[in-house]
This record gives sequence, structure tokens and C-alpha cells, in this order.
Amino acid sequence: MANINDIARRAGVSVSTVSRVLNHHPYVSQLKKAAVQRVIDELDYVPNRSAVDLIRKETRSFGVIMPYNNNQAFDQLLHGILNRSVERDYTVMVLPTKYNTEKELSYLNKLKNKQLDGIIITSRANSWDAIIPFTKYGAIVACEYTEHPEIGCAYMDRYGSYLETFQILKDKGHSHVAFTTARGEESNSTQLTIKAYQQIFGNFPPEYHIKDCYSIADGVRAAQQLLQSELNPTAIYANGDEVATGIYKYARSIGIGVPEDLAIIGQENQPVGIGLELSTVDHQLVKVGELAFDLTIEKSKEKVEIPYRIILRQSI
Amino acid sequence: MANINDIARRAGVSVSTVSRVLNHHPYVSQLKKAAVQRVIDELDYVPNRSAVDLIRKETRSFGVIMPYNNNQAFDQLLHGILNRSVERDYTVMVLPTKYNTEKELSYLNKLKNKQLDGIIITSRANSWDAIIPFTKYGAIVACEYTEHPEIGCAYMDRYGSYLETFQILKDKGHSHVAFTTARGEESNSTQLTIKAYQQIFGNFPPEYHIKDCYSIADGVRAAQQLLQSELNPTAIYANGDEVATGIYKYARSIGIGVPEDLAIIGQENQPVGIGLELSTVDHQLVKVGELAFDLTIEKSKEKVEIPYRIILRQSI
DNA sequence: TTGAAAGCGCTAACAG
DNA sequence: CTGTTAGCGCTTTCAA
Repeated sequence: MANINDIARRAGVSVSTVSRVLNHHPYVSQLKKAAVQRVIDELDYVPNRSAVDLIRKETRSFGVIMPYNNNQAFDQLLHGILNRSVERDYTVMVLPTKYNTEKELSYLNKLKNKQLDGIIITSRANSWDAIIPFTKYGAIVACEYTEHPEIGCAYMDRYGSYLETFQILKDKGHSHVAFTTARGEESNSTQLTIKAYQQIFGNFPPEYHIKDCYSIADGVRAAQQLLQSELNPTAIYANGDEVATGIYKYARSIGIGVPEDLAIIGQENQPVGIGLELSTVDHQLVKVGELAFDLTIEKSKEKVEIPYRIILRQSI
Repeated sequence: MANINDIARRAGVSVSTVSRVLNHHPYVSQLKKAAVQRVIDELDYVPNRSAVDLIRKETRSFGVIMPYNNNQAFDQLLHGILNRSVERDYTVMVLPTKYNTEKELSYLNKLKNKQLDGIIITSRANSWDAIIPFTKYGAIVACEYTEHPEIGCAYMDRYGSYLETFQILKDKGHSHVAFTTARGEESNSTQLTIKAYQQIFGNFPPEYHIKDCYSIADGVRAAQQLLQSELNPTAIYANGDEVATGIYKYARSIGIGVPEDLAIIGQENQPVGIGLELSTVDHQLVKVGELAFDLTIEKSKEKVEIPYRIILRQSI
């Protein structure tokens, strides 16, 4: 592979001149510029990216911390991020953690070792206190709200949407309302769900909260636990449309009508919810992702809230 | 930020010794090793990745060319790739093309400029002839079959699965069978679909082939075109479960029974298909992704076929 | 407008 | 076992 010296030699100029034409600097004579360009084309030369990054001290690439991909919510966020990255000619690295704190820290280290200019956190395993020291090495923006002034935030109004959803349920006459979440109280969304729930309905029996829900199968399991007990919830707020689907299918399989006997509402407006006419709250995650990227590239520490939309269909 | 010279100086050793402990080389006295490690910890030092990549001439990172993410098929492939990349401590860059040939070539260039050690192509816009020259600079593996000996392939047996699916439809007595595809004949999958179709049913009116189908909405559009004409297909093979869902919903909305009046079968075993009990052919794309990664890391040019599974549910 | 030269931060002969 | 030194391939003063 040819390098900049080869180009310089064959074009009969110095490496600085080659560098200048490479970077479109002014003050290069047309003559030399043409000569250099000819050799570049001839040798099909492109500058070594590591060398450029090393001296420029930036890589024009961002990392995206997510527990895993192939999940509607995270893929929507990633999609938004990719939209913008293409426009701005940045490159994005996917950093899957499975909520492993060590792994997550090792990814944050890529800021320190100058492999990444910035990191977008879609969901995290570590505490902010563990994360914030890394802001010294590059922009860190989160897809959730946090007070910390070091962290830019592009977030959906989770608390507001939960409040409104529970209120709708209450207004429809439901008082026995159960809900599902992905993780336990270590998760921000779970905390907000519980807080909003209590705000509207007051305390609840712990059996009304089903954790570890990610997939259709988890929804089935949740429904089994909820519907076979004497808890008799009349409504369930699922943490995603796939989970809602599992609940719906199980309910129907044992002859429970939706929404007559059981109201179901999911989240994120996924295809499966559209297919089954499930009501849902759309947190517009693609937009959140796009904004998160914008904040990162601007090294902004702003807190920007994206509005949610509640979509009422047949299941409530 | 401290660099290797700072560490060497403060530890009272040479940079080579620091480099040795960094890279776990043998033949470093316990004493010096400890001294170096102490300073490293003290200064919270990590080696600059660009410098290391520059001299090592490798980055331990792969790129994944895909038209876009947030699509069940590509996200499954990516998921498989990420699974393995975490295990092997590689990093992956997502390279979304929207099937733009220029963009795709610019990504392939990242092999040449040493930004990437290898690239996995999940779907492509360029011809192989345009792509193959880049194999000189790094491993390129595809998630589709190609004869070219320079390209490793981890692929699903598309042709076989299409053949079997059409045969099943034929065996069930269908002779008026329509189908949808994402792209036109520039796409490998589309070509194989048509070839398999003709193999089983012979030629077909061009109206039986609906293109540009990606989403539920596209499925609705396809169904409108197909069901309102006098073509009267009795079965439709959709190129994905979301498209199948759109077809299903539209059919139901105009009083057409599934499967009595219309058989529908989709692809990729997506959640929405599970929810609606749609039959599907699962190409096991997560496995394909995992294998593609393995081939890339081994710089293998093997052709490995992953078996498909036809999942019969209620729609056929 | 141009080139020489000094790095960027690291690895790996090579010599001791 | 350890240090010296020569790069890796590029950008950017600085002086001309």
C-alpha cells in the first residue's frame, strides 16, 4: 500500500504539499495540485485512517451503548442515530452490554483511549457516578433524563406518559391495574412506572408488577401469573407491544375478552401492535435517537424532551 | 492525558519496558513490572488506540454493510454478528447504505484505509465485480451465496426454501399464487424468488409480482392491488411477516377469509407473525450472522449454508 | 506557495 | 532482562 511519501516522491513534491491537496488547503498551485492528484489516482491512494486519527486526536466516530440490538426500542433509537450519522459523515459503533457493568465500563474506556469521540447511552447498567468521570474524555449523552449537568439528554417524557396512561385507565373505570417491566428497580423506566402508578392508584400488591418482560413469551408468562391468581386485574399496562401481544394471546386462549374483560395497552408502536390493533404509547424513539446524535456532535449538555403519543386502538 | 513516555519516566524505565508490561510480554522482572503497573494505575493510563492500530496495522473491528437497521431481517443478522463480536472482543461498525452504490463503495474503502479489518455484507447495491477488488485489503464475507472464490459466504438456502414453499402451496391446490419482494430484479432474493416460482408454476402475469414491500403499509398496498383486480390469487407469498400482516389485515377488512379464501405465508418468523398466527419461513438469520462473523475473523472464503425452517401456523 | 522537520503515541528489532 | 532507536503514516508549524 502506497503511503503519503510515495505520493510525494512520484509527484515530485514534499509530503506537506500532498497533505495540503488531500485536505483541500488553499495556497497550492494548480500545477502541483494536479500533479499530486494524478499520482493519487494512479496509485489509488487513500490516507491511512489510524495515522490521521492519531495526529488529529479525533476519530469522527461515536459509540452506542445498548443492552442488545434486535429489540424494537433499541433498534429505533439506533435507527435515529444512524440517520444523522450518515448525514454528518460520522461512523457508529454498536456496543452491546447485556447490562453487564464491566462491559459497559470497558466501552466507556474507548473514550479515554481515543477510539471514540463520543458515546450515546440508550440504557445503562452503571450508576451515573461511575459514568460521569468519563465525560472528561468525550461527550456522553443519554436517552433518558438525568439531572447531572455533565450529561446531555435526549429523552422521552416517560413519567408524563406513564401518568397519562394510568389516568386513562382510571378514567375508564379500572382500579385493578397490573403492569410489566423489563428490569427491576435498578432501571430508570421501572422506577418511573412505579412512581406514576402510585401517583394515580396509590399502593399496589407486589403481584401486580411482573418483571423480566421482553418478548411475546414473557407476556404469556405474565398473563398466566396475573390471570390465574385471584388478583383479577381488569387492565394491564405492558412495557412493550410484544409483551402486550403475549398477554393478549394468553387471555384470548382462556376465553378472556379484550377489551371487555381485560384492557391491554403496550408501548413503542411496534408492528405486532399494529397487526393486533393493540393500543400503545409511542415514545417516538427514532426522533430521540436523532436528537441524541445531534447533542453528541455538538458536545451539548442540554436536556431535550421529545413528546410522546398515545395511540388508542382496540385493546382498551 | 498521559502517554507511554510519561509512564516510562515516572516508573524509571524505558518505554519498551512499559510496552512489554502493557502487552504481557515475558521477560520483565517482577520488580519493574510492579513499578510500571503502579504508575499506570496511578495515572489511570490507557494506550492510545489509534497509535496501536497504526503500528499493528489492524483495528480489530469489522463493518456491517446493511441497507438500514430497524428491520427484522437485518437486525437479526446484526444480532448474530454482535453475539460473536463480544465473545471475540471485536468491535463492529454499522454501515447503512440505503442501497446507495456510492455510499457502499465509500464503506468498502474503510478496508483500504485500514479503518476496518473486515466487512460483512448483509445486502448490497454494487455488483460483485465492483466489490471484489476490495478483498485485497481485508476479508469480505456475504450473507448470500456467490460463486466468487474471493468471498466467504454464510447464507440461507433461499432458493431451496422458496421452492419448498411454492411446492407446499401447489400441493394445497393453489395455482393462482402471487408474491411480494422488497426490491426488483437487481436483488438476489428477488431473482431467486422468481426462479423458484417459475420452476414450480411456470410463467406468471407480471401483476402477480408486487415490489417495494417492506412494511405493513406496503402489505396493505400489495393486497389492494392484488385483491381488487380480476387476478384473484388464492395464495400470496410475502417477503416478510410485516408485509404478510398488511395483506392479512386488508384481506380481513374486505371480508376475505384467511386461509379459506386466501392463503398467506411470510418470512423470518417475526413477532408480528407469531401474534397473528401467520405461517412463515424462518431463515434463521441470527445464526447466519454468527457464522458470517466467524468466517470474517478467520478470513475464510468458505461457503456455509444454514438450513431454513418452514413454520406452519394458521394462515395457510 | 513550498519544504524541512518535529512530532502524534506506540511497537519491535537490535544490541547489550 | 532492559534500553536505544527506528519507524508506522500522517499534519502542522516554521522559515524560506
